[in-house]
Amino acid sequence: MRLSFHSKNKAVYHALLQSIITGESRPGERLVIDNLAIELSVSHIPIREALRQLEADGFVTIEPHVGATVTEINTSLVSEVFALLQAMEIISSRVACLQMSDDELKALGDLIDQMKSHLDDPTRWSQENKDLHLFICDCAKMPVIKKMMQKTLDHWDRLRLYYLKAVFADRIEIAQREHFEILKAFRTRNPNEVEKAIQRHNQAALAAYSNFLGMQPTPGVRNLAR
Amino acid sequence: MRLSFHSKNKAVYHALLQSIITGESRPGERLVIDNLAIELSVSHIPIREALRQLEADGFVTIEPHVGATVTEINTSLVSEVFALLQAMEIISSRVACLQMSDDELKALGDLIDQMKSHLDDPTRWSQENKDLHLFICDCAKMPVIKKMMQKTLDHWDRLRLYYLKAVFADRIEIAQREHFEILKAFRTRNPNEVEKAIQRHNQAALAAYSNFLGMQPTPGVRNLAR
DNA sequence: CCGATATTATATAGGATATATTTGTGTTCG
DNA sequence: CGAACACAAATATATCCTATATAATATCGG
Repeated sequence: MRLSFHSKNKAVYHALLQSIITGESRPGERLVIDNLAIELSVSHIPIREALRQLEADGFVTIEPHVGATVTEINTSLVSEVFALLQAMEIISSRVACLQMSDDELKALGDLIDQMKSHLDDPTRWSQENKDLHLFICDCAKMPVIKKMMQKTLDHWDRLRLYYLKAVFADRIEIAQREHFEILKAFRTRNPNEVEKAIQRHNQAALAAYSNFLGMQPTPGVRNLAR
Repeated sequence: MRLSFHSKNKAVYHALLQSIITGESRPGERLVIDNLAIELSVSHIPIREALRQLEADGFVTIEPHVGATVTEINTSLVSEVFALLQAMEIISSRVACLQMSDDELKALGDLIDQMKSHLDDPTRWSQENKDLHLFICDCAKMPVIKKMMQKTLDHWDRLRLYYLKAVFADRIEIAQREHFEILKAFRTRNPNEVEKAIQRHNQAALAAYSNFLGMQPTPGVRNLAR
């Protein structure tokens, strides 16, 4: 865990967040202010602020007068976070496909093209996948959803790295193809087509993940079927 | 603005949040740490932590080395927050209607019944409306979505009190009837029926709000049409 | 003698205060 | 008009004190 920003608050926040997402700090692990202060060579103030922010984001759980721990996770969160992401993707993409400029549409295609070069680098592909979704939020001019999506994608990353590392790597190639389908739908500038393409994409992903986890997809969290 | 909790951090957080939601603290208003510390009779420590939390929640905007301000709002946020809420309602309700016990279903009916007594008290009806949605998240056992919904409902409250106070009061009676329709759909335990009822409800609401604001609903943020 | 309850000890969170440094902004002066 | 400067406020540290939860220990009744 190292600092790299130049406000200590942000530095601590990102150091802790990264540590939690990657699993370096395990779920349930105690985060003792004094220890962190020593480890990161800052006073307890930036630590406390960062912990409060992380609590608001759901990555840390603070029990009053007891302390902070890394928020626990379980496989049922996979469905929840997945459903949330899908909802936000659909909302932003529906609006974006109608509102985005031709230049933005081209940029979207470029982003997806670039990802094709990183099919064997899950970390990088995943990062660019995030950038992709956030870019769509920009095109839709939906800053609130963008911010929320950013954090939800971080939650997703944590779950993915904890539970789904193997299956995710296997799915990248398929996901890449599905992204091209979504791009094609964007080019029609028809929100319903875009939604359908995203549904198909996520339907496939959730099926793969649920199968890997050996659990049924939560009933009601449907993707395509209606 | 008064404190009432028994940790100063929580007290400050809720005092500021309430002040922002109600509009007592206006959008763009500066939140100077020292002033707040004096006003609320606490040191700057709980203030800073609360501001960081509120920043994470999107109610406060902090510019590094400049300070915190109440996050600005505009009418386009209405569509965004509305779309988010609708998405979360649909997700949680689809799952809840399949998973909830008969007792919970009855409790849901009771909640809606109770609200009928407060059609003339928008503040109270609105609070119970929030409780209703959060209860559904409980039934669906979706804690992450619940937490997110809670905060999004707070954003909604702020927008509503700022832009939509009048039209909201007028809509309560209709909304109450629509809630009964949603309840009926829950009783069928058919997620698609529930989703349709929620779509109809929100379709009507968004139409009324957009009309009141004299703007077209954001294209793509559809409710029913597909 | 043993189990349940009361007490105490300890670690750590929560909070206050004083102080120093950094940064952005606005103002004054050349 | 631009640069130097002054000021306000955020950022950060250190130290001190209090409050609380948890665990260890002691006490008491059966």
